[in-house]
Amino acid sequence: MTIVPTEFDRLFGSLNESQQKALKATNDSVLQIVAGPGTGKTKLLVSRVAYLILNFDLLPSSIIVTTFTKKASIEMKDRLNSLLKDHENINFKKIQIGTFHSICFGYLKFYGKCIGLENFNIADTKDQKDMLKMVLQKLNMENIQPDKFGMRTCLSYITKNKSIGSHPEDVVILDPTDVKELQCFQAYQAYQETLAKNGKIDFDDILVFTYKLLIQRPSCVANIRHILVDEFQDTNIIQLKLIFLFSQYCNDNITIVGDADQSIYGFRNASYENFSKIKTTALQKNRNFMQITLEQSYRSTAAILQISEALMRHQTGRTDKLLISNSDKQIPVYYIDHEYPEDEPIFIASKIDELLKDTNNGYLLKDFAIIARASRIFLSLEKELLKRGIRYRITKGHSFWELKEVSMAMDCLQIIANDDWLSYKRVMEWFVDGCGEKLISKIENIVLNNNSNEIPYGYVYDILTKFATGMIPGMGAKAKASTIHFLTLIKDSRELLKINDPVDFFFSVVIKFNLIDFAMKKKTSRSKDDDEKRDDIRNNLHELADQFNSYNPADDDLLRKTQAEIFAEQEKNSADNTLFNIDNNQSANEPSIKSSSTFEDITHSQTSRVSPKDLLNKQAQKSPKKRQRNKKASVGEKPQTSIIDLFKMERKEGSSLKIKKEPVDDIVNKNIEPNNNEKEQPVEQCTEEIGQYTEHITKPDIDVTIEPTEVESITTSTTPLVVLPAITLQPTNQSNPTPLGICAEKEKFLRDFLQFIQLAESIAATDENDVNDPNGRVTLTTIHGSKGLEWSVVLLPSLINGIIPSVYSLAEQSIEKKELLLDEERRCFYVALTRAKDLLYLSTYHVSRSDYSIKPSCFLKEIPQSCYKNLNESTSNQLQGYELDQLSIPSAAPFHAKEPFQAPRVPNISASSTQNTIVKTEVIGSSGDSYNPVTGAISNEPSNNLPPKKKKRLGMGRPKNNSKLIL
DNA sequence: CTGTGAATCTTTTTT
DNA sequence: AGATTCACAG
Repeated sequence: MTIVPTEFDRLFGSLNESQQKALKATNDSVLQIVAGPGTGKTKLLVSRVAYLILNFDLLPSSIIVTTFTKKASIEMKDRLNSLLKDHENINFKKIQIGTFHSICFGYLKFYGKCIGLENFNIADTKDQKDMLKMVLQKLNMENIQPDKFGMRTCLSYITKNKSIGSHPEDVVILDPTDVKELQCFQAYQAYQETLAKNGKIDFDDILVFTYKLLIQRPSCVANIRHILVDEFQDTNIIQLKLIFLFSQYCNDNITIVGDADQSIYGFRNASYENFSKIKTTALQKNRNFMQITLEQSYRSTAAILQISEALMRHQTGRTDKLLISNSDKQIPVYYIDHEYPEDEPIFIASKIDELLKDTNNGYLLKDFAIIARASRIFLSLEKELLKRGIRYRITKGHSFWELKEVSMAMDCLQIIANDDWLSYKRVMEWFVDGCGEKLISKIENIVLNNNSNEIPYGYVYDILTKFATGMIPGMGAKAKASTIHFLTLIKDSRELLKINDPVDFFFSVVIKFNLIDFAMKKKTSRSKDDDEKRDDIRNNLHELADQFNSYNPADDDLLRKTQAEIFAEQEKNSADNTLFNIDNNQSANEPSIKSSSTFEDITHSQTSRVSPKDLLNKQAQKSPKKRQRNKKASVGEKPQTSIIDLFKMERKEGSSLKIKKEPVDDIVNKNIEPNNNEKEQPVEQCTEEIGQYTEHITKPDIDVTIEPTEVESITTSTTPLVVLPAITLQPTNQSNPTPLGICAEKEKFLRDFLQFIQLAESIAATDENDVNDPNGRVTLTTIHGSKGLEWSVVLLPSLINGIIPSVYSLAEQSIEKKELLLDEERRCFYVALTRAKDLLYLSTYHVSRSDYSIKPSCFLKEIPQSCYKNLNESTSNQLQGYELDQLSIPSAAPFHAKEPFQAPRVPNISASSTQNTIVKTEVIGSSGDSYNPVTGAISNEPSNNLPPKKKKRLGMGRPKNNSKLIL
């Protein structure tokens, strides 16, 4: 079918020449569209999808579109909807549109069993940190301590490997002499095992496992005819691999859209080199490769395009780019340098006021954006905006889900729904009286050494019951009583879940677990009084209840539903029976092998390869016993056991329950009085019992035994955690993956909700304010948060060294690395500049002190003065930037400086701060705080005994209390 | 061992 | 605003 010309014109007529060229490119090609800021890439992408369907007769279900954020995917769906609304025969809802992560997650949910992944949950950042910390404590390595620094290096090592698709068994050690790297690797192994134990995969794993799935069972994507990728410059290597894997059945029909200049996610291992890699790969595979550049900008004025291009000319190895503005507005870009940091918010706020009053241009609040490199800049701006009553919103304030009371409640739900050990750990710490660090690790030792691949549902509850009843010794009387209470609540809640509706259930959990009081204890902030804190907590819990209540699997999870339908349909017709029948000798006739091997060449081409296993063994030789353990754990040639291997083994063994369950289940049910259990057992008996018990559960009829003593001494430095051979705790019952059995409907609702939340970004940045604010609000956002958006007026505050470019890039020792980092900072700057349609204000300040000085960003020096109008001109000073090499680089941690920095001209705040009104406060540094604008460090001077300040958190659309119960 | 409160430190960017 | 650390009490 071809589209009739009139219809073509109606749908696509408004596209310009190069857009049409891209639109009409053959389906059978790798098409790369280079789309600078404001060149209408979303429009083109949406059109291209429609064109593929209409012109090449592609089924909607055969198309995948990946976007960078969930928000972008919603927008794309909307636009497709309105573009195709007259084509009722086309069910565009069948198109898989979503972020890489959410699309891949859908594949894993449905096809996960093909690689042995079943009933997995996503580990959030809290889970990740907890696990990594535990792992590092156990490994007790010299170079990687379980502190923040060690965690950070380790986590970035892990993410880095996962971003190229390397699980521990695939890792290539780059520098065998680098002890730190080796230790990171060990931690990675142990971390990955812990994840598997807890039945979790982390965010990065979603991609890695999908990668493995698509290699092992390529027929999953047999129906795919085209994949389109938005924001290609922010994809990483595993995503590039996935792009080719998704399109392996259709000769790599790929459309990618992006702009290397806007690649600002390098810290997340995004690689804009993917632009050249995709080209090389396409050519290697003898595919059609086409590149089209869009040059017409529909967003910014010529001045804005000019200044941003001038900046980017300083980028290393970049080809010049010319964007043509279609705006006829002759407005310059403005630059102003302030004498003091506190002048800046005043300038910005009054500029906004001024522009609002000028009715000629008709700007509304929503046309303004203040875009900063780091979110901490907003602190001072917020104060000034509040003072003047300028309504604003912060697009990504501290995530709702990270609030204490919210995460505490979520943990409770995780326990109730999934018996999740990581959540137990966190909740017991605050809920169970007499339960601290030591007791938890005692329990964890038993929980994790259950000799199974995974902690089965109900197992933790069981173990706790045994502890609480003294069947497993080691728990003090107070803790026992409290644990019993705790377990009873869980049990009751699980009952309630079955019969109550979601909100009732939720509030009963809040009440049962006394969440509000416990959350109160956790709020250490001095800036609010108790009533206020309690209000906040209540409001946030109500908000959570609303989220819970309004969660509608069918609507919210449209993608998931769509995918399930597509996949089910496909499997019905498929000749590939491997879904339930896993064969390790995977059929070699699939195209995957070729494509993936092509890729290996690209991804790790350099460096000598040393197998980490060899290195480990070399180390382990020092200790024969450890080595033996290591050896026993590995199977034949397979190196370390991965989650996949574990699952495979589980399947092969297919054995049944190996643990004799004690009939203690009922003990708690009978509601034992806590007092009955207070008799402590003599110490000797205890240790003996630990031995017996451990032996009891760890010594079923398999050939590896772990003596209790060994269990406790896993802390040796060179060995990875004990790799246990696989046995199955529960007979795998394919037809009923929900271990909860009867009445699973409501439990499923809760589980789905929890999973949905983990994939959802921060609470949808509530655009619902439209009703209250017909003019909208001023937007405060980070550069990263501003991606893909545009505003008429953009103000860029604090363009100073240490903020942009950030201290982290300036402090980098290695020259090459530093250059890379600075390039990325420059791209950040570029993204910020190109968000503006009409008016763009650049603002800096400078501070000179003996120990450090703050100067305008070195990037400003790169821009010719002719590119902007300097509002300081009258003050004669040449204030536009400094040579990079002249910089005094602020030390990474100037807050260690003996004398805290006193912002000049600090006015003493009047002692009349009252509780209920928003007081006229001076900006930063008021109330005697000393503030370092680069690091954001603030130190509170004891100052005059002011009453605690009230700070209303506006901006984030917080809850309306729809919920029924009043707490 | 655990619980508590005070003091101190942190804060680039996020799917 | 929360996490972490320390000292001290039970």
